[in-house]
Amino acid sequence: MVKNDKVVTRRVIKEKSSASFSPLYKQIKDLLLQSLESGEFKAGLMIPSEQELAARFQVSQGTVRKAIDELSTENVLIRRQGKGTFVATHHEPQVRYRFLRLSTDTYHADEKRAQSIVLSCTQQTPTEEQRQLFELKPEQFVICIKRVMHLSNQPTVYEEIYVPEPSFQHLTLELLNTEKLPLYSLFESYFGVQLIRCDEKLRAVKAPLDVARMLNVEEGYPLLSVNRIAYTYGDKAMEIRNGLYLTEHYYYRNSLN
Amino acid sequence: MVKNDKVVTRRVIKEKSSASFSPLYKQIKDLLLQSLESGEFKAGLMIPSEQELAARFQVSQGTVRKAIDELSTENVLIRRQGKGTFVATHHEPQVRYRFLRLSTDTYHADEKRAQSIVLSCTQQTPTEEQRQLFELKPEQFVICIKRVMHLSNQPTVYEEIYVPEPSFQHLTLELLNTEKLPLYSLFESYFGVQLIRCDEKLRAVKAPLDVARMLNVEEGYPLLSVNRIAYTYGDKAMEIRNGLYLTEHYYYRNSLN
DNA sequence: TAGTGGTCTAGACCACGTT
DNA sequence: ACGTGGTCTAGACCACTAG
Repeated sequence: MVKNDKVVTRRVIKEKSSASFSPLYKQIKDLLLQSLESGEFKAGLMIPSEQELAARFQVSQGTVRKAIDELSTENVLIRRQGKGTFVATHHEPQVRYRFLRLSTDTYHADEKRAQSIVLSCTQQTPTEEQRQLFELKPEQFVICIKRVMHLSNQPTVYEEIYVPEPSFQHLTLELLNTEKLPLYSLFESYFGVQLIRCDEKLRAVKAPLDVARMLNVEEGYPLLSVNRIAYTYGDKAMEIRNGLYLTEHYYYRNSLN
Repeated sequence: MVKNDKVVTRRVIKEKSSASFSPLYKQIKDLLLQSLESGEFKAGLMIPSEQELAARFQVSQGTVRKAIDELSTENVLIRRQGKGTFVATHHEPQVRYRFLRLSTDTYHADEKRAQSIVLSCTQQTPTEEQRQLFELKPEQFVICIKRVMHLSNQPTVYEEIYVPEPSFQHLTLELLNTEKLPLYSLFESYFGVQLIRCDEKLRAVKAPLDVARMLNVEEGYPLLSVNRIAYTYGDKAMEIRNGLYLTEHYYYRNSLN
């Protein structure tokens, strides 16, 4: 079985009654996140067993367990009874398109029905907002991808995607056209960037003329505007995505509690 | 301290290795949900302590704890260290409007800035979809509420709300106009109906003429259509709400992971 | 059969809020 | 000082997967 198992000894602070007290399992969680961030634990592979981690960190299995529990509910790690605990990856069919919430009443916009056409991939000077979010230095750039996504052979989504150039060197139109992977899978494989969480802002807007033409609707037709900021480990923003969704046959589904 | 503390002894099945095995803590969770559904545990009040429940159900505190953990992450119960565990209520400011996801970049659409004007409250024959969702008998009705909600003194949301009449007898326009409570607080106080979860379907649509006038926009202006089904304990649908949001100054925010 | 995560226990002690 | 939830431990056993 392929797995992550480099042995590193770390020290855990067991002090109590300090000023700002952090429970042990939170410290373990942070250590695990560091291992993910540093690349010690690689996407798709198994991390050391709970017993092993308990021994490494000198805590009980229950404490490791609670740390993994949280990372598991955050979809950062995936537990598989009888097999082990694995680093979540965008390659698996179940999590592909997990951030695309377009559905019909009968099916989800999944891999089989989704097909994307990249229109352009250019290097640009970032806006002030982009520079701050990506923590870019004055002379650094962003890469902008424009594309149209077809669902059930209907043009349904137009997107403008921005990523920080320093983390995505050699991201080109050729690569995007060669690798017919979902974008987040490609980010993972080629750039080692794992997007694990995102915030979205939704509005209803009038279709601008150029987008209207691409989606086969008249100018001014209502589209769902989805502005997304996607984050990797450590709450670092790694992608800004402005999408316009045609919601005639699909809707954006959401569950609240 | 006011609390829920009627003593009821229940028997817990501790069998293992059965056909479809359900862990003890899941059984405890179901028992707690039954107590909530039956009204034994009342909204806003404290439930028995973990120790008490452990004794009642003849299991360890850890097992009760895990059951409460799940109900707590589902926002059904709320833990307060040093005080106790409480039944979530829509009366508290923190959870008021917790299902209304309209924000600006600076603030959330909270109580202080929200004001709703009820236009009508009528009894209607349900549609086939409504009849099925609410499990209504042929001769039973739904109540339909139409209202406009103002945010920051601007008409922003138009809603048509449907609830099953048998569970909401004597819900009248007078009551809605008298009690200036958020709707879900009113449902809780007057009808003992706790809405704890909902599913939403979002689309961008053209404003119909009548709604356009109410929201001070021209006919056909893009609005965010939000179709919600809200559920109480036991996944029973208790409300259908079709909203049209003007997203000029506010947006619908969402977090995915 | 061995190894993994999943459940359950009993007990100790800590942090927090109230009395 | 007391009662609540919160953390941590050590150990036992169960359920699932794979060789």
